[in-house]
Amino acid sequence: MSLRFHNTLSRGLEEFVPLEPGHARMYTCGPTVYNVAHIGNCRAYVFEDLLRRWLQFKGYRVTQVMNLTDVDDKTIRDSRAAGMSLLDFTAQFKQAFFDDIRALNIEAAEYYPAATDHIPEMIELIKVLEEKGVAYRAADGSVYFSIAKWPEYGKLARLNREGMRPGARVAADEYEKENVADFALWKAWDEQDGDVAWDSPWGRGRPGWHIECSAMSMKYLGPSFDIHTGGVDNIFPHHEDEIAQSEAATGQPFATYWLHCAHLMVDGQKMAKSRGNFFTLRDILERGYTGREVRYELLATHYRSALNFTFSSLDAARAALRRVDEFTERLAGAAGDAAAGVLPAWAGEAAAAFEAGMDDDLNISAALAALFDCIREGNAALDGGQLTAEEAAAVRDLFARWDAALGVLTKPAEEVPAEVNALLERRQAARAAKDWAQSDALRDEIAALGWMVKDTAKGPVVTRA
RNA sequence: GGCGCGGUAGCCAAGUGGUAAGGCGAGGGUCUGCAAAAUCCUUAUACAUCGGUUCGAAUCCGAUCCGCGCCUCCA
Repeated sequence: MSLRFHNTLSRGLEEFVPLEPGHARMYTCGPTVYNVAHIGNCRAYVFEDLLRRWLQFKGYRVTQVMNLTDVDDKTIRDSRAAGMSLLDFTAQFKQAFFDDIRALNIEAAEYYPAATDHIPEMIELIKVLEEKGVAYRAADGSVYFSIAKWPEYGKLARLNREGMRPGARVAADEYEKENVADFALWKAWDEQDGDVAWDSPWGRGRPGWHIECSAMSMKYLGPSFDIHTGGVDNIFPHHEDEIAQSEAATGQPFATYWLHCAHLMVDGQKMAKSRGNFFTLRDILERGYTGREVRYELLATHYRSALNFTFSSLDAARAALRRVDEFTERLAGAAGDAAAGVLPAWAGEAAAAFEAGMDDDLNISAALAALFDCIREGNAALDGGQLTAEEAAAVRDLFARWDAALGVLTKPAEEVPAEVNALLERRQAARAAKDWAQSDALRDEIAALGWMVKDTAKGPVVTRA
């Protein structure tokens, strides 16, 4: 079956056909580096990573661009409050962002352009828009995009202007705009900007929020590319504005497919910095959960469904991963050094179901169902001694292929402290002597160090509790 | 007010016309010196409500109730 995605432009499923055969080009809206990302932000990055990995699974070469927004109202406001330069202030959160995506096993994109490194490109783009007559300069020196000159405005968000409530959110300093929905391409310097300003044909100032994504996507992906993603809250105004200014400037279609992921919720409400109801990845890690467990939790719900975050669901994620780990370890033991043979029928069926599920707009639930079916069948076969080493190796390789797409099946290696190993050896000696009291006491000591002993046919194994 | 999404067993969650995947939890068996872990099996008459279309509806249509999101900070 063909690969299909839900396109926000059409609100329906469409077969994925890249502009350039065999090559998928995608632009994924990245973080505004004024703070540490919360796990709602992380959900978007995990979704984009799954998309990227699935495209690769399907054989596409992927070129992904993720921008770093390091100049906007909030970065300026907070850097000044911190008494730091914009560059120094945002650098620490860029670092935090890369730490987070590493903890979540997110593959690196090909490009991570920062807005402040692309001011000339943005200025050039705004000049083009001005020449084409869709931008105008306001009295204060700011430059705005005129939606009145762009009839297609609203095609992504499908907003009708009559129903729009012009309201409190229209800032007082934007009264120069011809239309309330016009958006800034270039913002003239004002006092609150401090020393953050660049020279431009329109005087000192800084770029508007949306222009960076247009300028940087064009630079790294060309005027037209395949996939643009972000959270649903970016549909309007951010992505709508990107389309308007990009297509007005180039006269060519911008992105073919628009994929948006739904929000992460807490207690039934959207997780957002402005609401103060957020957890950062660090918060979760400090509670003893691993990045892998968080990744599973964020991954296991379809990207277009709201995901209500709870710690009990993280516990469920941990239990599910334990089942995966137990199986892959059994499998490795059964496979030994054997070369991969033919997949057993049940594994072949699971492989087909997994791929069909993922091809259907990344239906992760169907894919995971196939995976767990495979685990159940595989365990039963292992219990019955019905799995040859060659078959076990083939199933092991299947899991490796799946994990290239999921990035969550491989258990990170655990370093067992020498102290624990020493206790384990003494316990084995006690067990050999059938000194159960001593054996149990040693098990308690190991448990006190945070490790769990499991006696298997091949000897004891310890895992972190 | 405009636009849109969703309500499936104890919890999470697939499934867009033919009588309901999967995960967690729970119960039982196996394994074990005992455990733990694991594994196998079982589990529950689960499709918000009311109408309609149809031989047949979780699935299509209408209405209602409830929850959530967007409407220029937002992933």
